[in-house]
Amino acid sequence: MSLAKRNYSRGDYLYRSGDKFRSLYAIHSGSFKTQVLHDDGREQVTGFQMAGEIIGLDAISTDIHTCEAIALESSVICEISFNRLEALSREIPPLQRQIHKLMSREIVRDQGIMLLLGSMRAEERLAAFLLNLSQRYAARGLSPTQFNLRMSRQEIGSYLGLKLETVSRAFSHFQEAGLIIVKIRAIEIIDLSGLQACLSRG
Amino acid sequence: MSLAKRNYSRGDYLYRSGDKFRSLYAIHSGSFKTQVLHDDGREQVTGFQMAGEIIGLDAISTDIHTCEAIALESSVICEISFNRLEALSREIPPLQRQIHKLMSREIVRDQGIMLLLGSMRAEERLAAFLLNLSQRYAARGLSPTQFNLRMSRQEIGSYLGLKLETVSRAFSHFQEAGLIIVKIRAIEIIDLSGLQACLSRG
DNA sequence: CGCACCTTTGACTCACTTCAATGAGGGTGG
DNA sequence: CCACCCTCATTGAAGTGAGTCAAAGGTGCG
Repeated sequence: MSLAKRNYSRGDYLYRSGDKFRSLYAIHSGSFKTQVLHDDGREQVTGFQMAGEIIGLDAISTDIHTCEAIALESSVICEISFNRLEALSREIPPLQRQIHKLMSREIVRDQGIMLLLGSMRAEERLAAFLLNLSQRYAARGLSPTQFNLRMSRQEIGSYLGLKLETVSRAFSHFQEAGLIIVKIRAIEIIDLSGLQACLSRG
Repeated sequence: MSLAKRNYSRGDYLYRSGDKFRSLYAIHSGSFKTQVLHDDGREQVTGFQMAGEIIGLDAISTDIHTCEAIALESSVICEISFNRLEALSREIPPLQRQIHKLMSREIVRDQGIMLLLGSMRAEERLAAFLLNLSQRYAARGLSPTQFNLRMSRQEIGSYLGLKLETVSRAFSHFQEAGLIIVKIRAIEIIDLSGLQACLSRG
């Protein structure tokens, strides 16, 4: 299994829309955003990925990448040859199952975003976003209540289907309500259950 | 490979959110909608599936279905044991690749919906929806310009992140513009390229 | 130190939602 | 076979949440 490591700096493309599919990419450290492009130049961020997550699954379908992945900070990537992974998984059934689970998890994640984009209001979306980040930091042994955002308001807005001003206002409003403390990209969640209540209340 | 066929009537559940994962389901004839549920009862339609498509991929992730699938009309389903499919795919590499492509295609489809929900206006969304249906009917040897919708305005709205009234108004507007003829659920596309232009124009 | 970029905030606008009323089909039972 | 009812679709009018436009304030990088 090829496990070459490579470094990427903020703004570097891991792959672009239209690139030939070569490998999957495991994020060893750092973080990325993935986005799809519309004909007229509009772009939609489809996800923010952090250490331990695997990207590039979109390209298996047609052997061409349909989205692009860009580093949000200095990052290290392990490249995984998909052909060799497939071959290996034929010999190791648990690995095969893991690959299937990985892809299925991505499908479930996407469904959650559709729910968010299709039926939540602005502040619910941002609350869901913050809670998701919180969980993922916690899963990595980091603080679930204090972290630095790796992405701009504009990128958050694109991901959540909102304009950057709306994201900024929602942050301010959460802060006024005593739910969080925002210092530009530094976030502290003061009232986790309050944020969760934001979600269910509608 | 278990390939038991079973009939479903309009409104029947193929599976519900929370159901144990048993099989994948190939739609032999008819059509389904899949939807995810939010705590507070809101629901988001995540897709409309027709003959030849496979549903249930979401459940591989956790062995529990995360969405529900409901028949939109009388339909016939082939149940596919996933364990047997996995075993078989270890012996038949092209089958393995097909399964991966299938799951990847679902991920790409979901990305397209995120783009739609996150950055298109109401009429663009409906145009994209109609063009997508048109392509899929064409791929099945049916007319790409004349077909009957299997779903209600409310269901289309949920899928597109719009209220049913907005969907209805967009249909009426397309008709006034000479792009389509709508008779409740019967659609005739008069000006395919006009609809396509709707998309790129913004 | 200075420039470029990001963020915040306010005022105004608008696309979509909400509320409400009317109308068209389709199925069922008298 | 027709009348009734129920559901779904259309349309109008009024309301609102988020977008747009604009300006000012912060940050951090080179």
